[in-house]
Amino acid sequence: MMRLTRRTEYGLMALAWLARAGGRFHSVREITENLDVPRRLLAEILKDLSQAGLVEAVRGPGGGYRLREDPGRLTLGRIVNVLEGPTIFAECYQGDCDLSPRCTIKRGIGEVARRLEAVLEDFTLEEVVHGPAGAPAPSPSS
Amino acid sequence: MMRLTRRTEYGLMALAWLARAGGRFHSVREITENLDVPRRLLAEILKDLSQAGLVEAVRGPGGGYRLREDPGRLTLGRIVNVLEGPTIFAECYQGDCDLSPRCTIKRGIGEVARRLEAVLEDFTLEEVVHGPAGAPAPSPSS
DNA sequence: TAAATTAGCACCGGTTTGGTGCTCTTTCAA
DNA sequence: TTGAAAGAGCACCAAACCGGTGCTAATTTA
Ligand code: SF4
Ligand code: SF4
Repeated sequence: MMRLTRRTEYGLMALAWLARAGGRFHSVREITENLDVPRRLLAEILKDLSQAGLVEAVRGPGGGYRLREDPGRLTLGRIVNVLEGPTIFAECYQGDCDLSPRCTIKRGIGEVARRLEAVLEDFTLEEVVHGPAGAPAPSPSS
Repeated sequence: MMRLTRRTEYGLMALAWLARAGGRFHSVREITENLDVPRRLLAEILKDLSQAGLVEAVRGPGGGYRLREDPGRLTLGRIVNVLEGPTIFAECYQGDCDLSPRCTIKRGIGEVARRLEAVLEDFTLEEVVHGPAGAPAPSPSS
């Protein structure tokens, strides 16, 4: 209910870390050593982000992941969309709901969904990294 | 993930119906006959709404439920809060999360959560009933 | 070749969710 | 005072979802 899954939070942490680390490719091992999240799980998450084109992947020694876009251009909406699927607030807004014909709140709910989505689309990874009003974030210990 | 549960949607439909029906008390039977949602389940939901003080309940013949407040004063935020619990978007925002100390996105996420909550708090039951810009809602066939 | 790394996929245990059954209590009206 | 119409309470169930892991490829570099 209206709560991010762990997957998404781990993914966001990794993306935020990558945003600060920048530059070269960083392996899952390196990331998890800094973030202390379950390694195998984060690997799965980053794979998804890679398939969605949000990060770039390179295999083999020296390989790893790298942001494909500018953190200021990557919206929270897109990230959540990849990690949790497209349905926000109500099914009928994107896909289709079986009780859609009989549903009396559909219209109103659609409006709410749009507003919520707008909020998510308004935040960028950069803002998530830096926190509200440029609060100092701990520098990566790489 | 970011999607309302069925419970909440059923609850909203019932509340919306009650808002339009208004006046006297309406039994679960009467409501479900108009809305076509699982009877026993809606009973459970309305019980919760009653305990939370959003609706008024009277037992016995002629009894049922009735809105306790003006639909224009009842926010979507409060309803969702009752039906799905208080955690919006992230645990650390209200309760506490075990990885809160090590979490790097906490601050940014908190800001997002506030914005999302504000949207929910901005919509009232009345707006859900009437839809965007006063779209005509089908009148209850009572 | 050997090692480092991502990709793919199946699996598992625990929780949540949608939904139902059954009994008890309250209230009204005949 | 009795019976029926309601809600209240609570236990229960099956299916879906979620966090997390194991194992085996495929790819790349040295
Ligand atoms: S049609 Fe109604 S019940 Fe179905 S997803 Fe939309 S709002 Fe929810
Ligand atoms: S501390 Fe981090 S991981 Fe925990 S709920 Fe808050 S944002 Fe999510």
